[in-house]
Amino acid sequence: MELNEKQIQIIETAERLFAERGFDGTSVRDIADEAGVNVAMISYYFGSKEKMMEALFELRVGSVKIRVESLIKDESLSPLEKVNMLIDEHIDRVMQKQCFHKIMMGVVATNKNPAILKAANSVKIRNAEVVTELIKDGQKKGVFKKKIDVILMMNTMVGTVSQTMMSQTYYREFNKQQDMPDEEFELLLKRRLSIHIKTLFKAILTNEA
Amino acid sequence: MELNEKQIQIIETAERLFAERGFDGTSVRDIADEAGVNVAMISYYFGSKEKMMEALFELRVGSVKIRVESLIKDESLSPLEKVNMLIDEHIDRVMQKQCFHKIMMGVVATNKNPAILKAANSVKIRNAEVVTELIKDGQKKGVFKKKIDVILMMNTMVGTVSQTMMSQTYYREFNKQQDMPDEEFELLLKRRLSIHIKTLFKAILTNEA
Amino acid sequence: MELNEKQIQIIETAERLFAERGFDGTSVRDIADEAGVNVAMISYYFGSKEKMMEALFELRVGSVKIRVESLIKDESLSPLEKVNMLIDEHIDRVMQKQCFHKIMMGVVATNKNPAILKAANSVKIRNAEVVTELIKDGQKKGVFKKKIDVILMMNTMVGTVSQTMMSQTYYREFNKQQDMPDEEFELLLKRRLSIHIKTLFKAILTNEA
Amino acid sequence: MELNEKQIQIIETAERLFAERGFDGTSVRDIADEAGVNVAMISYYFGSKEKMMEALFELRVGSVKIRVESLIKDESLSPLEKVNMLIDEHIDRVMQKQCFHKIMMGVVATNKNPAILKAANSVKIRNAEVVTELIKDGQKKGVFKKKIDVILMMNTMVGTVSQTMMSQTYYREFNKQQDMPDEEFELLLKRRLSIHIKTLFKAILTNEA
DNA sequence: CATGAATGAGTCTTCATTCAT
DNA sequence: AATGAATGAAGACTCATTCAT
Repeated sequence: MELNEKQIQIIETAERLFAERGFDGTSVRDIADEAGVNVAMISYYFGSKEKMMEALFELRVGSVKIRVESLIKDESLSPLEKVNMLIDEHIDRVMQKQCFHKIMMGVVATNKNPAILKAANSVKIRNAEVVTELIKDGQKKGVFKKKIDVILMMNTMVGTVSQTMMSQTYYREFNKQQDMPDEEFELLLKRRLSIHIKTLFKAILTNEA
Repeated sequence: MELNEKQIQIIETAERLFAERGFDGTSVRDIADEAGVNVAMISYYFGSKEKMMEALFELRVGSVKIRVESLIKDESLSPLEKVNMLIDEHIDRVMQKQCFHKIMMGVVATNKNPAILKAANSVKIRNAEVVTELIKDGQKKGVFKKKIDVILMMNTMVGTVSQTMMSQTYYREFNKQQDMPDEEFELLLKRRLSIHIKTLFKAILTNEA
Repeated sequence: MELNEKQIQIIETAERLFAERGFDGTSVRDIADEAGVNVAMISYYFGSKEKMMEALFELRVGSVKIRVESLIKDESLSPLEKVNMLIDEHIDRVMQKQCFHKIMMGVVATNKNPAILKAANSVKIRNAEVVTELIKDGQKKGVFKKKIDVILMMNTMVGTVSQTMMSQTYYREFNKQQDMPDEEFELLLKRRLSIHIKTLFKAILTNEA
Repeated sequence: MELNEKQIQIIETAERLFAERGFDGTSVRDIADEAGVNVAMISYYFGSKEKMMEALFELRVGSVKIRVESLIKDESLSPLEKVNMLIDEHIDRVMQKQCFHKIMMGVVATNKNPAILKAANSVKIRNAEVVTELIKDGQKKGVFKKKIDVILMMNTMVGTVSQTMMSQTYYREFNKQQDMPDEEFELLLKRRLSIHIKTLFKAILTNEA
């Protein structure tokens, strides 16, 4: 689906509002008002509110698949390096599109939109398959342990990042870093998250201390 | 707040529906119909839909604080044992009240209800303080590492459990365990989660392999 | 209809609230709460909200008829003295039961309750008949003019008093008498109203300057 | 606020119904049905039922101020002529917009809508000020008495007209004029009211018989 | 192509009243 | 005799969507 400039503008406003108030908590009028367009435009451009949500999903998720797959295929990297890059990619993706990831948590929790649910699941399955292959490769090369629960490991990565993203204001308060500039704090947070998860994964994957 | 039998019945129906469809996605009529009561009863008993949500929150969260604090004070347990018990307690709590935890993810994501948000935050802060003390105790006794990011560690526990709970159907499919009885699968899942997170925490907290 | 103590208590609370918020703007729950009784009592004692209103009307109006008629029959008074006494009686009645008269203005404006409307009309007609007789008596005695529009005259009395009662706060402000004690101001107002209306009536009824 | 044709249509239906049944006694559905429009239109056009009432008030009162002030400034008229014109203007205004004036009596009685109450008060204050000036002018010119209670005088005018308007059916019955055509009766009533009030005012204002 | 006007269905809440106790 | 619990009906209002222009 090709999106023109105005459609992008609408969809990004919707993304922000959905993240702030939830899908059902946001009216198309809210979106139209904030985006500075006519109410009828949402139906006109996307068919319905639901369909707009699907368009948003497609826009944000579409690119992910390709990047992951190409990363995996890179022959110049060791299995552990690949895993670490996956972690950093995920952290970057979530932190860059925080609104979208907040929305997705809500969408996955409620079974409302089957189209999105199905698409989200297929992405997750594809990711799991790719990572499983990567793990198997590491095991064959003798750098990874034998028994590894890939799903739980992925859940730890995804869950930790989501949880941290959702409660970053609180993290900031707890660590007394309210005065730090936003960008600097985000960089710090991403670095710490990266080290944290890599440490966890190393403990799961390898026999090293 | 004392809740009578009918109020509990209504609140539990609401809990399930909120988990399935979200707060805004569930109408009071839906709840009343499923609970087999009159629509007006929600306002009659709780004052409003919002207030009912707060009553649900209070009902589910009220007991948590006390249990955590008493666990921590138990002198007969080592710091690591306490941490491990905390993990198991959390897993049990989430898996037993899956609906409620799904709802909470949605509530925390959207800033809708300030009363709940505030209460939820105070619970989180109290928990973090308690765990921090526990960690400090372990450090003083020389069994835990010096530098530990308590918040990230907690985020890993909470995030992993939530993520796993949310996607358990998918976990089942991936591991080809659809034929396993529900209860057996849940037990298996909890055991694996427990071992998984304890392993992670050991890697974070101690110097052992 | 005999009213017991509790019924009087309810009816007087209702009277105040109806005056403040209008009949439809006051809920039976409001009345019950303020009167400190159970909600069901209103239906229990009066049958319905509407019937309670009728009971209130009967309570307040019942006594009026007799007093007016006996006044008229008093042989020791001149026609003008009788008219003047009628004026003072009316002023006293309205100022003493301000709440009730506020309500009546609303009831008469809207055609809601036929029972009350009919009763109110019969009171008005009876009064007009009595006054007409009184006027005729004065005319026969040669102290009153020939052509007198009794209705318009009565409307002036009733209208002036109502209007003044309704806007007394404003009258007080305009005349800079906010510091005067309530009771003192009410006395002043009644005296001025009395003189004012008697002056008007004299101009209508007699040929004197 | 500019009102389009449909808004006027709705507002005039509402005016009639409010006069017949009171503000709280009239539902937006009643108004919509009688005006032949969709229920949602009331909120769509005016924001709320309350706001519609305010729009009605503004529509009816807006023009009054200017007319009164310009009348007062007319140098070619004597003070008494001005007072008499004020009386006729008031009678015409009330008799022409009977519904609106019925509503206003209810609104002023109950303290419900602060916006309208405030606006109504400011109109009344302005009118009193203008009339006061007019009276002072007459006193300076020696045609009016020294001691005049402007407020009570105005209350007599407003009260008499309102009272007569409200009970005109009864006036008709009493005078056996049911067979007279409506328009003829209204003219008669206005003429009589005019003479009646002018007589009263002359008695208050001047020393003539 | 884009939109202002309009709407039917749905929202939550409040209402006066009833009924079992 | 008196009431707490309960309810169907109605309340005002918001919603996503449609349609004529």
